[in-house]
Amino acid sequence: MSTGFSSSDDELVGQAERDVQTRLGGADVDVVALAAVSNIFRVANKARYHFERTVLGPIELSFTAFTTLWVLWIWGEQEARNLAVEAGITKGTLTGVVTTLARRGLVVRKPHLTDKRLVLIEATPDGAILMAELFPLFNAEEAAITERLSNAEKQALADSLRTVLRTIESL
Amino acid sequence: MSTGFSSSDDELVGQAERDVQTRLGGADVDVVALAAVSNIFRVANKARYHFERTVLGPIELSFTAFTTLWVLWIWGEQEARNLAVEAGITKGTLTGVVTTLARRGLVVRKPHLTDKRLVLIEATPDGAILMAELFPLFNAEEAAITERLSNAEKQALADSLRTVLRTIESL
DNA sequence: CTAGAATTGTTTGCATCCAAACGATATGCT
DNA sequence: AGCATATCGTTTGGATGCAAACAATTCTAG
Repeated sequence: MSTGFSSSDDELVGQAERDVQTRLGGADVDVVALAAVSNIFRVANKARYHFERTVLGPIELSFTAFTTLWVLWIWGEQEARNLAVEAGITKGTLTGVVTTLARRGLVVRKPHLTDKRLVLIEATPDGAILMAELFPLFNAEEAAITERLSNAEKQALADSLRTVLRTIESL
Repeated sequence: MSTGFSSSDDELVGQAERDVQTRLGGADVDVVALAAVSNIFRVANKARYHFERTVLGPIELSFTAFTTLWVLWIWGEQEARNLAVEAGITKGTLTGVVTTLARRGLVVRKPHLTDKRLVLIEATPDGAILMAELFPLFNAEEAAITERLSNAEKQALADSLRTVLRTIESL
């Protein structure tokens, strides 16, 4: 039986939060913030793993590679520096991801016309075709994991997360 | 100027979601689910990076190593298989993380008394002291990044995330 | 009892992931 | 013009991270 951290049972999670207070002497713990933030990480971990196994697994694409290709598919050709920011990874990591995607013929690197420091990255036709097939499956899975939330709850969830995002950026 | 995916500006994010519909022919996209789920990943990424730079960076502890040590600190000695589940990583990854933590004297491996297949992992006194110093800083940062949400909103955020967690587990 | 099946932690191979150093290029200040 | 500074993508080194193979141990069916 679980000790509670990984469980989604409310009572066990609540017990976990009380255990933290006990360990810290019962005071000075923002339990609500702890619950909100730790659940963000828990869900992100689990959802990422779920997507990699269900939708991305058969096509042998990592979550990060999918995100990178998705950005190129939606907004077209990007400078590497921008692409790294949009995909939420560092430029060093992007180099490896783009190399992996290029090896599979899903993206291509192109030189910038005027600034030789820059590298432009673009999805190939094959990359676009793959995304056109893959994204509906991905989105259907997004709908599936949120199906127990009402539309208003999903909206509120997205809004609260956007607020947290803004707060982190201002810190 | 950003194309919008990494931005927390509502209007740009909204534009991103409309671009997806355009790319897909304008139908069959669950935009609300897309917004909710993609924001979970965005916030988790950004928050993790934020914690690693502010709280965990000076002590040279990765987010995963911190989580692992935190579980041991709150609930005590754990079998490796449980610890991996609680920390949200595979057992193979745990082997490396425990080795790293053990090298720094924060945890120890102990044999199980009756089942020789099992390995017990326990935080050392040094590990416990470190967590007692570190967790308040960590929790303060959790409070900081959620400070613009009301208590009710934080509660609702945690509740919705728990619902998503349960849904994924039932899929 | 005992051979096959199941379980556990480790190892291996490969792909991220970040920080920092690096070479190439571009900019800015004088 | 010219030299310090800044910016960009890549490389390097170390730590995750997963899947799959593995050896050791335990369980189980007959």
